[in-house]
Amino acid sequence: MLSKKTQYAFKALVHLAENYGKDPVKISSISIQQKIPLKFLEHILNDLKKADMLESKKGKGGGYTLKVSPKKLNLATVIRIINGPIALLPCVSLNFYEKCMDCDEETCGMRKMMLIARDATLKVLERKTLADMMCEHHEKI
Amino acid sequence: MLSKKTQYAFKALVHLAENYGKDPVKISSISIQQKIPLKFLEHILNDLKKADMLESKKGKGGGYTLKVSPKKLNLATVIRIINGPIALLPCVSLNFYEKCMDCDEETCGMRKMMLIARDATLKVLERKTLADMMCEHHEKI
DNA sequence: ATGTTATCCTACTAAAATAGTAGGATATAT
DNA sequence: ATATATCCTACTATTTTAGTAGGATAACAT
Repeated sequence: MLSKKTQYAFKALVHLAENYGKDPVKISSISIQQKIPLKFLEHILNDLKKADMLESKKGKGGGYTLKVSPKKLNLATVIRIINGPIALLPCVSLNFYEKCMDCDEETCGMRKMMLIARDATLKVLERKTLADMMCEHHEKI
Repeated sequence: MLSKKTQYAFKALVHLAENYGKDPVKISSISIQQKIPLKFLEHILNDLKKADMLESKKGKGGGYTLKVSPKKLNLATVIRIINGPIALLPCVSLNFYEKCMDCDEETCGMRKMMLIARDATLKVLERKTLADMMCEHHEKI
């Protein structure tokens, strides 16, 4: 399951996606509109900024803006930054790989199955983007 | 990620699958051969028994046996018992559903994406079984 | 220059989940 | 009766999660 932090991150990102190309959005207004604890949101946006997804500006008229188009930001990237590994086992993780002590990775049946599961999940999460998460009334006729 | 407990559960189950149809297997011998802390393994096997996957027998000659064929035990079932929900959000979980406070489930884009991801993952985990996890040298020519 | 506004940074904390241990009760075979 | 093995309840240490608190820093306006 995704942590609450990750869910908040997605909400905030969708909010910023809806303001893509416009003026910066303040933490406080995201916090109020998306019902995310302000101080917690501060951390989240900072993490996303460090991961090069957001740009920020201090002082009056400042706030956060999405750095790339919502269509180019896939869900797997966000999850990895805020939530961590997507795979079900460390030994099948692409970005957070860790060897397991006992098993022979070539023959381990558990690993083999978890690899297939990972590929299936990733196929979705890497193809779908922030734009796919944006509500319908934004893609009006 | 799956908890260590879940990884232990899979190891133990594969071990029992290799002894399917034979005499009961003692906790202690699973513990030693699979390198799982004995007292922890006790809990795990008991959980699996309560979920009706295993049968147990006390006293000399006792131990655990797999109740159904390894081919009929799918991975999703095991994960749900020991690890919990497979879905990435409570609001898209089939077995551990919980409503989220804010969003309208009909239109929520985040939910929509997580539903697609869940289906992809589940397609694998519900089709693959313990038998698929068993090592190659057990399916000799 | 000096507020004002907003992000940035470090540290702290409470609660829950994870990964076990300990020790006795119970059932069964010999 | 005794040995063997599971069953059951309770406890504990560590890590992760979900935040809070408070000041430092940068940018803008007057």
